[in-house]
Amino acid sequence: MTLTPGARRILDVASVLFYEHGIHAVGVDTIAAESGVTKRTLYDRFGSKDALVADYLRARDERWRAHVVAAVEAESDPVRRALAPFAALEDWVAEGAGRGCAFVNAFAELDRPDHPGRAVIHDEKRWLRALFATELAGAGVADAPGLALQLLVLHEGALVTHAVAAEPAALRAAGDAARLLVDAARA
Amino acid sequence: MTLTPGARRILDVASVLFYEHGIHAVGVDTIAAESGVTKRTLYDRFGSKDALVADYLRARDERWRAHVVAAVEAESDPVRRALAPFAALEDWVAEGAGRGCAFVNAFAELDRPDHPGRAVIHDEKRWLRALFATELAGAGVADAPGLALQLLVLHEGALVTHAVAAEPAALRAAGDAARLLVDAARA
DNA sequence: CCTCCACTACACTGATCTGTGAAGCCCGAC
DNA sequence: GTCGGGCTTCACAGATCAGTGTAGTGGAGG
Repeated sequence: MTLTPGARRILDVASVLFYEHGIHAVGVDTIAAESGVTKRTLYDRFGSKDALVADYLRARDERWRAHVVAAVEAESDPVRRALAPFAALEDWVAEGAGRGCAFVNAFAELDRPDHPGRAVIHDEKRWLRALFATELAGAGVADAPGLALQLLVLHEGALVTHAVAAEPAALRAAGDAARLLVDAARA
Repeated sequence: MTLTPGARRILDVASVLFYEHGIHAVGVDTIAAESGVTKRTLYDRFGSKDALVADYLRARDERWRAHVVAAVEAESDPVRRALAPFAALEDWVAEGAGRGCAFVNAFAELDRPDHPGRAVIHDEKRWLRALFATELAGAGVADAPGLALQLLVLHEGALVTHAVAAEPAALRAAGDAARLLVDAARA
């Protein structure tokens, strides 16, 4: 899994360009040129654009999960742990996620269900829902899976609304709503 | 605003193809061929692909607003009116919106802020939030604009989660959460 | 009859797309 | 000193991209 220096640069450049401009809008020639690498190297390392796209999503997924897990682990109070992903979202956006959720955006562009990136997208959402469910169960919520789905909906909506509606207050609003739902479920 | 027969067909075909496969993935040649029209006609009627994309979004926006307004007007109870867009979402999805929110998807592909479609997308989200705010105020909610933003987040999240996470229960979960938030705000 | 217009036919531009083939260079490891 | 691998160079394939120019057809309305 260790990438060669060239492959590392390609993946880094591709990640920025895919996220910022969309997948179809960025050609492999651009990625290669911007990485200071020939197109030959790109294909020798990744095999195809589709595979590179999947690797882009995998790499972003890894970073995102680490970010969320760190935010959860930093809390000890069960309720605060369950709501930590909403706090994590605020840092994440502040660090440059102004174009919304990369996975939602990729889903919009990858219409073929068998595209290698689709599985990564699907897994990312399932993972977050499962994390919510685990933490909610730990917080003594009765229907943890059901509430987890509601928190996932709020979470997705927060990032999307923040970007698409250009509404910075969406993140805080989602976090507040999530807290109210959790409190109601524990009462 | 009345379209010629050819233009009508082009717009109908483009709407399906753009929504189902994405904007960049569908070429004008395909749209023209599928409409049983020459590319010349397409350009004579719409001027450019960007303009056609904007018209696609405008047309979908119109249908969507009419659908939501009908759902709201069908209710008399103030709370049910405010929550009507969530019910409307279920019909909408059942009628074939399996690829998520067309506006969110388009946002993912249109990276240029000056693209003519971007204004349509932005307006659609602002409109729905304003509708929520109006109905919530009518239902006697104190901070109607604030709660309207939360309902918008739930609404966006519902459609996205339904499609991206392949989770049909997301719609109902969002509606339930919305009702709980509204009830809490009226207590 | 004549004019307008929606539309066809079709050839073409120039750019860009993903992906490949063949040759060779440099450097570290064995 | 030889071998492998990370990488370059560059030419090229074949398709598809958005968009245009020119000429002509057929029908509806004045």
